[in-house]
Amino acid sequence: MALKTATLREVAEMAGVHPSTASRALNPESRALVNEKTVTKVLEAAGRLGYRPNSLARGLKTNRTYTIGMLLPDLTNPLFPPIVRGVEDALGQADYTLILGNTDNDPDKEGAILRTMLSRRVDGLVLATARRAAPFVEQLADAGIPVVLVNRVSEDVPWPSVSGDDHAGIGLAVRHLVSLGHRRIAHIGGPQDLSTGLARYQSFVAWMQSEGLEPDPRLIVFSTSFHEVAGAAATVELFARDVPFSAIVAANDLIAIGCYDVLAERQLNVPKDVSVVGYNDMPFSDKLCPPLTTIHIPHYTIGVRAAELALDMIAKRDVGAQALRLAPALAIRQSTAVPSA
Amino acid sequence: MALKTATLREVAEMAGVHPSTASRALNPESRALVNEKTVTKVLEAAGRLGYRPNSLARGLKTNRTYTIGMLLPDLTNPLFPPIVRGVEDALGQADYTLILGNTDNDPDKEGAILRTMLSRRVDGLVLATARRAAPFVEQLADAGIPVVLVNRVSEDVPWPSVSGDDHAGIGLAVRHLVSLGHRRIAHIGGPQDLSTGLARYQSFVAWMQSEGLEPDPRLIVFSTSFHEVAGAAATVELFARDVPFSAIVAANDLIAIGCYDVLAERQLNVPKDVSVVGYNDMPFSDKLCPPLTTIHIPHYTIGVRAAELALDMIAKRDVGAQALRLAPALAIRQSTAVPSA
DNA sequence: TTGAAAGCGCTAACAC
DNA sequence: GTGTTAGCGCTTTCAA
Repeated sequence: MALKTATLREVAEMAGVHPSTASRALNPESRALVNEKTVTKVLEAAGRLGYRPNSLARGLKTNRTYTIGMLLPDLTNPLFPPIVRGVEDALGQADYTLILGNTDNDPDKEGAILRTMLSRRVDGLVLATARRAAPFVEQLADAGIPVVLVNRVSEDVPWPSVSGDDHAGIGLAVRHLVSLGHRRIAHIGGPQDLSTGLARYQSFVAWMQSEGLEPDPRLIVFSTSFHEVAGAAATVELFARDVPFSAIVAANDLIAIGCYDVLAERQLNVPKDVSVVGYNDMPFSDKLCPPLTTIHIPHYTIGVRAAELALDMIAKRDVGAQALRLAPALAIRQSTAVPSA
Repeated sequence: MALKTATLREVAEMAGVHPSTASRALNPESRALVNEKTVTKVLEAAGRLGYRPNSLARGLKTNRTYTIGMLLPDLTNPLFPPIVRGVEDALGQADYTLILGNTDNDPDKEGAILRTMLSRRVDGLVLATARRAAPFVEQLADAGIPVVLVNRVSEDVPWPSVSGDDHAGIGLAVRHLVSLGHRRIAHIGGPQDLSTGLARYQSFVAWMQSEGLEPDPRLIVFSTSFHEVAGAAATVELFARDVPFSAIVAANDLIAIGCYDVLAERQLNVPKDVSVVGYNDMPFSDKLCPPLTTIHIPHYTIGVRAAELALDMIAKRDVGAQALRLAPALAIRQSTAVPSA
């Protein structure tokens, strides 16, 4: 029952050296400065006492915590686990630890979480929260703390970002449908105050035009959130407009599932009556009924890159405000086909 | 560019009081000891300086970090996000922060993560990692740190645990199939060195017997992991045994998906030819083809309870080694039906 | 190659 | 009600 964990001083005492010598012996970087035999003695003493360095004390002294914080809307959204794992894995390599905060897109929570993270003196921050207007942003810039944006392109902030290339991705979706012969293509957009929602909508319009199809505003509906129920509601609204269409580009897979639900209710077959394209290729989208044609985004890699950028910034390697956009890929499955009419 | 964040001493200086007074004023518990006007002055100074208490310094002094660590196999497994959110939400209420570690069921990683967590002086630990033999367990007991087990029942350790009631859950599955008229029921078990795998297998045998059906060992196959591919491999093995069956109880939903895949390959219809029951009711299991009949487990609540227990232990409220088993529920969907033969 | 001394930012007796 | 003092456990000059 070693209720109290051994301290550096105790290790030093046991090894018969001064605490500062023990410190040097224990630390790989300074180990070279100390006599080999002394190192052995210290290491042995540490082992016998089950010594675990107190990282609080170290952090207090060195002003580095080897911790980075990550804000995201909701871990439960299947989009995020792979990103988080990417971040964690890359961070773990460098002996960094991650702390997570779920904001639910709530500015108050966002502020509160950020406060505790700053209190904990995180060495850097990964912001995967998608709200476009973030009031605390200035504070962060003031704090001079490295920040990397995920799934959101920096607007007027000086930070780098990592995301999928939404413009290219929507292009894949639109051109896939066009090549199948679709002309009247609807878009169920995401919330326009989220940067992904806005970007995908704008890209949809741009790609339709570049394909020579004037996008019909009546075939564009915005979902109030990136979830199934909101997606279903938006689909209902789309039908209420009573304008014919043969395909839907959904702003994400969850919204696409909402489409599925409404389509099924109306006895409409996917893809015979209506083709549906999702976005993200979230886990199990290939197991849906029918398997969803969607845009694959390399989420894990996004996480890895974000962590690497954060680490670079912490190490004072200049990374600038680059916007890293990783290439999406079209995953053709069974929710798209040539139009029937 | 306030690169350096304000310190307590600076706040005190600005407010014209001693640091310890400022400390008392800033801390809700000790605030009462301080003159109201002084409190105002201090709070104002803190506000103007953008003061953020350094939690490292505080932790070093108070020996509490308001951090708890959680070990899990893989965040990417859809089982875990709801549990983690439950833990985080409950912890957040109490101003605690969570740090996460993915072990991939690798003992080395497990050890490494645990080491950093102890170095960080977490106030408590939630172990959602399922390996039955955990060598470091003694160390933890030695460290005298509160530990709560999730999805794993304490064998010979003195810690409380929270999990779904596997025995009851498998009972739900078996009795559902029996009530539909199935007699020859197969089981694709999970790895037997994971406590959930073992418990579900044992429960399967017990329930079959209590239903008056002698379980046929040839209809019991063990998957090498809780994932789709391993589940598919086990299903192939099951068919290789060439013993007829009309239903499968899978040890989890992912394995059930593996069954789906193999069944589809063999042109077998679910549920017409074979009924399948999953376990966990993971997200989107209701969107599978066909929607999966499965056992619902209250994952989020499991997380919440685990966090509450950890908090109780930290607060020295005695919780003993209770095994909290939350009630599962049968989610009947379209993968089960009366046997055809 | 090792020791001495100082201090990171905070809290908690204790004294006034 | 407020100030004084000491110290949590560590790293890091500086000196020997």
